[in-house]
Amino acid sequence: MVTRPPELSTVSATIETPGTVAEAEAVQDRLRPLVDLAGPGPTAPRTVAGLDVAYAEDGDRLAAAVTVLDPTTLEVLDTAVATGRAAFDYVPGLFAFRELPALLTALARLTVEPELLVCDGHGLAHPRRFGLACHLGVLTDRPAIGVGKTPLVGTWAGPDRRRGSWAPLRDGTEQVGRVLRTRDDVKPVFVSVGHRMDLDNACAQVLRLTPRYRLPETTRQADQLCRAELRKLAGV
DNA sequence: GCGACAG
DNA sequence: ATCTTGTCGC
Repeated sequence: MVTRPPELSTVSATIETPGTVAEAEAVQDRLRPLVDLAGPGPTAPRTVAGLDVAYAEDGDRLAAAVTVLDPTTLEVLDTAVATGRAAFDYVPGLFAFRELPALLTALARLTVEPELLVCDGHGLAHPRRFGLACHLGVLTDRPAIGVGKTPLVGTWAGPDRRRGSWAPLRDGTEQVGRVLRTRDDVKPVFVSVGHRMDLDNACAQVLRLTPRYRLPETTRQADQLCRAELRKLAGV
């Protein structure tokens, strides 16, 4: 039986919001088996979405942004934002619950269908192997990857100083992602699979999106957009 | 027991 | 995440 991904406009209505750490962990444990690790995922996606969230100084109000780019030209094809309040306290490992509602609301407002979601945070490189990228991927049933700026779990050695070099990110005996150098002599990023992608393809897509900067252009665009939206909230 | 801990 | 200027290097 063929199952089709849900319309993005319907996903946010289906999420559950845990009230405690135990409940949140239970949600992750229940959704974890739904992660699709088969891959390989789209080799040449025509649309790639970047997602990011910015917080007000009160640490409560926030703005989420999604930008859809043509990965070949890096042209921005579509954008969407959503404002709201943090849906959960910040707890390492449960970070996704803070931003998920706002991100899903923003995704629902897109008019261009993204073929890949590039998340600001980790996917499988997570204590229970279910970081934001997995969560977002499973809920939307779209290919998703995580690109973190700093590690959450795992150890590594290297990688070489040149762009394109990488080293396995290991947590115990498991390979949970890759430490990938996106620019020569620049601090590497942490790439991990979210959903419906394999690690090789995830890294290939990240490299395509980083011709000039350390972070994917998708993430950079989303970062700028949500910060601008936040300034509107503040009043400036 | 202590420190670390995506954003 | 956010608070924050200048500054070293290419």
